[in-house]
Amino acid sequence: MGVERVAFSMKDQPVPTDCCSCPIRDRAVCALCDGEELSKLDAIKSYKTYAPGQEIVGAGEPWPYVASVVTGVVKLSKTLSDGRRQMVGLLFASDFLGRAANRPDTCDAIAATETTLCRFRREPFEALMKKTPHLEQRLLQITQDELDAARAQMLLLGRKTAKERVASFLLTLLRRSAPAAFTGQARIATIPLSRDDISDYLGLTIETVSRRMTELKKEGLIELVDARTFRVLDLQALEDAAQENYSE
Amino acid sequence: MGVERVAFSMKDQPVPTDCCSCPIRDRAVCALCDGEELSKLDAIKSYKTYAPGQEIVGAGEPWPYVASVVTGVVKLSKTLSDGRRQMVGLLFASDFLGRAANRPDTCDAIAATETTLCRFRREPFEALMKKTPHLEQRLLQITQDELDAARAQMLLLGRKTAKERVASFLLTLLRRSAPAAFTGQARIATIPLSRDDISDYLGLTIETVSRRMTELKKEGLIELVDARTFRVLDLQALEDAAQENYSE
DNA sequence: CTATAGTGTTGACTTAAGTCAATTATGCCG
DNA sequence: CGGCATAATTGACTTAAGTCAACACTATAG
Repeated sequence: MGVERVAFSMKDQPVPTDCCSCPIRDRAVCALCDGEELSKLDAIKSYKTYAPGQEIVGAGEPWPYVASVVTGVVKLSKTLSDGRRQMVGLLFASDFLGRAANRPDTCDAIAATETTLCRFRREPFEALMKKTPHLEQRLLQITQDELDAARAQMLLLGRKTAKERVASFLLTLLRRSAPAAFTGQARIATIPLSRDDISDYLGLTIETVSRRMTELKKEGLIELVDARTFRVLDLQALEDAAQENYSE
Repeated sequence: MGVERVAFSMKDQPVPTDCCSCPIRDRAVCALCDGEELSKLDAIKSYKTYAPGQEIVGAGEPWPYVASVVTGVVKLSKTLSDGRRQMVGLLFASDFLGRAANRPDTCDAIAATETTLCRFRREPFEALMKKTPHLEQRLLQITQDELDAARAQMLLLGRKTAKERVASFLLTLLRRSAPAAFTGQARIATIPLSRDDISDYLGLTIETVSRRMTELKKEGLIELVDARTFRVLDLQALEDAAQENYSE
């Protein structure tokens, strides 16, 4: 019931967030901006909240914005003409959505959970970027981080087994959606995606995701509190299962 | 013999290229720079040529440079602890190598063919970037293009069949290493990678690459002049086979 | 307290790609 | 020119993941 109430209020109010109290102020595209720069951004921004499953922008469609994810999770996916889908990005709070250049993005962006974006109108944003090195510097960092993540995912998609992919995915969630839990004792996180979405993300089928998840559970590496919540029982073993020991 | 002579001279001379006659002047990281900016870059640059198979920088190693590829092809790959390898990037002339931020790259970079880099010392390059918006703007564009390419490759690795991957790869070569051939009648290109490298790139095995290549040949879509050279006989059919009809 | 629809899990079987092994080019160097 | 090493192809068989189908949760509505 508490959850319902929060969801309700987020959906109906236009999110009265100002930059000072913004939860992503220190990591978003505006992270390096000073007060003056921030007020220029403020003039071209608007918040918008999307329901789970709601399309933010379709592949190839023009979109007159770029945006930061304030809360929620956004899926970026590509689709082949016969319907095969592959998620090519998963955006969490502070991640950036939309190309600065006017080239249309060939992915569609869909809200996975209820999501609030801080949108900037594209044209003035691009103009502002030319005059504001802080903005461009930060966007470059963010884009390079995205590229690193994309390359890690290429290794996963090209070479990891189904079990390794599922284990890697759970570790990603722990790191990205519950950073505190990763080092702390809790090691519990919610899964913001359906099994269908997870299979799109991992290049697998629903059935295989389900089977390998059950396997990790039976082996005692994780516990499934419910279908959308997991707890890590043996972090070291999960990292081993994911082939994410960077200890060569 | 002509080829040998050229290779010889490239290997032994320090490549007396100046920016004015540089073949990648209009597309590399320096593309937007004016004469003054170019001369500042000139002060911190050096050319270096690598032999095929030579390591440029290993995963995790520090490298005091960033660089543009002037000629040749560079492989970026990741390796799991048990030896499984996945190529996560293939750099052609004008592509950029190295992160501007000091974060160590977790890929190794290896010259696929004889390759000449235009290297900039990292520290002064970064300092220069802060004072030269042109440089940062262009690097952002390049990084975004890399990200687009990485995402297209994620679709390939996650969802395409072996045959589709091979067809896509040949089309990529046609576009990137012989742009003229793509629109013109020639439609012939050399494959700058061994079968082993191709399988690393496509997330397949050598044997599967070989079999699907033979299949495309038997179906009359391509002709293999030799193992490293192919000609496209039916471009439309090859694009269909690659699932690269963007004609929704 | 059932129905019902959606989501997730499990089982039986198929298949595309991987593995292992043999064979055939392709160079390369004396 | 011929033998040797490497690279590429082809063949026979195995396996991990996909497919199709049944079943089991969960949650909301009547």
